[in-house]
Amino acid sequence: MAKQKTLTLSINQPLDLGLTLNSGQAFRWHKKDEWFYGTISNMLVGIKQEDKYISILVDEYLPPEHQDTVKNSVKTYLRLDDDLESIYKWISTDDIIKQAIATYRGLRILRQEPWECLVSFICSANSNITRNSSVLKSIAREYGDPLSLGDHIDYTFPRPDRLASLGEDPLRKLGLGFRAKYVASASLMVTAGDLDLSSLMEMPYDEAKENLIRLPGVGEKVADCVLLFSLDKMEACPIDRWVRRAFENWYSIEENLKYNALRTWAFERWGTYAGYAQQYLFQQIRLNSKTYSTV
DNA sequence: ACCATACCTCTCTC
DNA sequence: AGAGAGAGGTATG
Repeated sequence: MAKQKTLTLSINQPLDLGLTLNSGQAFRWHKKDEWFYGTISNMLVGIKQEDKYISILVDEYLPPEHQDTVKNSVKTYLRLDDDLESIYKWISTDDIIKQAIATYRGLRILRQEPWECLVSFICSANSNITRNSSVLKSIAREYGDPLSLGDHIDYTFPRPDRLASLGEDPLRKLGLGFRAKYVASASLMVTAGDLDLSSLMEMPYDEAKENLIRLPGVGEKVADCVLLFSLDKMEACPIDRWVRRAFENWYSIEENLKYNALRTWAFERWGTYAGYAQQYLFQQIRLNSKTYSTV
């Protein structure tokens, strides 16, 4: 078993690592003995939150000159460049959201790798977090490249051309159901260059979204997830059943409004940080209803 | 342009 | 225990 060493990354930002990695943004993190294991920039790392810093577990033989690269990758992934206190002030428009912020302080939006993020949310359609998590782990286990860290094994997420070469059936066997054909076909389009994911980061929100929606299995909601969780579009505000319910129950928003009416409402209220507001409300209403059902 | 319905099948619940 | 409902939506008619 290969040895490991620990890097230290100091933080001066609110952070609740466990909450952030389990908030339904990313689906492949695995917790073991206080460490969260997963891949960042195609590298397997362990991450653990200490008091004022983050410990990062890496291979013992990681060259010293790469240590800063790893730290920066983690920093980028956790969006430690976001000034959360300012964002809190910005979105604290009412008592509802103030309470959500107080309860889930340190919940951050992630900056994920766009391709995996895209597939993750195509697969999330009419599914649930538990199931989606198992589907994405299966895709990586079957078709990604193995990585090891100590006695830990994980996998890179397969690139578009790899998934494109599979076709629909192998994906169905992994439990994707009707989403298999969307992933297969989106993979083909990305491989063919019909959509250049890396170019979306520089486009304005609307333009990037139009481009994403051209892919099969990508509608308004999935596009907004990809824009928010991987493409730096913090005004993207994915509205799923939960967030819709939160708007209706807590903000007296009329029922059955169309997606874009809700999104416009959210943007008028929270502006360029609507995505952050959405994440806190999502967390609040999802965990609230969980407690109700178990009582 | 809108609106209802089907879609795979896994998970959780009663 | 085993069936039944519901699941972070999208495509289609």
